[in-house]
Amino acid sequence: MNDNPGPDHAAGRARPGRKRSEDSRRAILAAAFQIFTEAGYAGLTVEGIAARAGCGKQTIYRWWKTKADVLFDALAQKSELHIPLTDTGTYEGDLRAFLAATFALGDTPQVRDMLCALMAEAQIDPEFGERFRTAFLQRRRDALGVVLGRARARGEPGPVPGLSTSTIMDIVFGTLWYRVLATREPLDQALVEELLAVLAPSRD
Amino acid sequence: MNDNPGPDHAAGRARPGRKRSEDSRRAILAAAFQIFTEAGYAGLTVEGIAARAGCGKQTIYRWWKTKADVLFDALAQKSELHIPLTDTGTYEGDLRAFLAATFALGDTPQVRDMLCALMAEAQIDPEFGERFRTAFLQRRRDALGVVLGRARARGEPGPVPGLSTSTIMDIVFGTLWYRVLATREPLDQALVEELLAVLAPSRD
DNA sequence: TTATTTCGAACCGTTGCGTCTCGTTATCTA
DNA sequence: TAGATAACGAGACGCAACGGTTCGAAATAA
Repeated sequence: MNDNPGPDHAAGRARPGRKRSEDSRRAILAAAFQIFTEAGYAGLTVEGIAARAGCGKQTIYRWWKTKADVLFDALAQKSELHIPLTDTGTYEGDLRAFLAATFALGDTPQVRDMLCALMAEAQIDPEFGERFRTAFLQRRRDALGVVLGRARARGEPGPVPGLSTSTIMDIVFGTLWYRVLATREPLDQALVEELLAVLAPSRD
Repeated sequence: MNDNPGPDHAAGRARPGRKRSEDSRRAILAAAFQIFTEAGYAGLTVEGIAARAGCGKQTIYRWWKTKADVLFDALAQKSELHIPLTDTGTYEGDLRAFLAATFALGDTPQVRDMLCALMAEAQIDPEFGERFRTAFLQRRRDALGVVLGRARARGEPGPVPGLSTSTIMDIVFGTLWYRVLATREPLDQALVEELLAVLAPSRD
C-alpha cells in the first residue's frame, strides 16, 4: 500500500537497531506475486508467502496488515501504476490517451486478476477497503479529474450537457471495472471508441 | 441459486425416503440473512448458520455448495429479484422504468452489502463466480436487452450512434456496480437522469 | 561496547472447513 | 403392514491457516 510505516518511528528520525531488510521485502513481494499467479487469491496465504520468501511470518506481519496489502504492493511494484496524463490539446485526445493508458495497465491477465482480487477483498475487509479506495480508486479518479479539468479550463463544450464530472468518472471506471469483474471481456480499442462516442460529443 | 438439485435425482421421478425439510431450508436461509446483517460476510460461517438454524452442517452441504450459494438464495428470497419490464411505449420511458426498478432493488443497505459480498466471492471462487454470472448478472443483462430490443423493434433512433447493445449494458450496469462497490454513493434519481441524458438522446 | 531493532524459525491455541458417522425420523415401494 | 431408502440433527474427526508469541542470531546506531 504505502510501504508501511510499520513499527512506530515518529519521523525520519534515525534509530538504533537493525535496519529493515530490503532483500526480504523484495522476496516477499515476489513470492506473493508468484503464488498468486500459480494458485490464485484463494491459494495465497501468509504462511505460504513466508515459506517461499524464506522469511518468518513475523517479518510479513510487521510491515503489512493483511495479505491483501502485500499483494497490492506486489502489484504496484510489478506494473507501474501511474499514468502519464500528457496534454494532447483537446479533451477528446486527452481522454483517448487516458483510456489507452488505463487499458494497457489492465491488459495482462495477471494484473487483471490481481485487481479483481483486491477489489473483492476490499468488499469483504472494510479496513482494507478504505485503504484500497483512497490509495488506488481515488487516485485514478483524480487522474481523470485532471483531464476533465483541462477541458473545462480550455472552455471546451465538454461532454454531454447535464452530466456532472463525478458521473463521467463513474461511467468511465464503472464500465471498465464491470468488464473486468462481471463480463470478463477484454478491454479493447473498440470500447475506447464507444466510450468516446458517448462522452466526447465533438464528433459523430 | 437454483434451489439446488442437491443429491442426484435424475428427474421429477418419485423416490423413496424422507423428503427435504422445508422448515430447515427456510431456517437456514433466515439464519444466513440474520448472521450476515449482524456480522458481515466475514462473520458468516457454515457452522454459525447451522447452529442458528438448528440443523446439522450436513443438511447445508447437501443442498448448497458454498455459503455464498446459501446467501444468494437468502437474498433472492428476501427481496424479489425480478423486474417488471413494463412497456411504456418509448425507449426513454422503458429505460427510466428499468433503472428505477433496479435502484429500488439495491436501495436497502442490507441488499447492497449482500450484492457486494456475492460479487466479491464471485471473484475469489471461480466456480461460484460462474454460477453468479449466469444466474444473476446475465439475467439482468437479458432484462435490459428486452428494453433495448423493443426500442429497435419500434425503429426508435436508439441511443448514441455507433454504440453497441453490449456496450450500453456495460455502461448501465458498470456505473451501478461501480457506485456500489467503489464509491459507495447512493443510487439516486439524479443518476437516473444523467444516465438517460447519455443513453437516450431524444432530449437535450 | 551496549542497547536496540529486525531477522529467520519454530511453537502455540483457535477457528472454520469439509467429510464422515452415528441413531432417528419420514416417506415411498412391495 | 413391513422393509428399503433417504434426509434429518448432532457431533467427532483431521486438516489448513490464522494470528500471536518466543527464541537466539545478526545488524546497526549511540
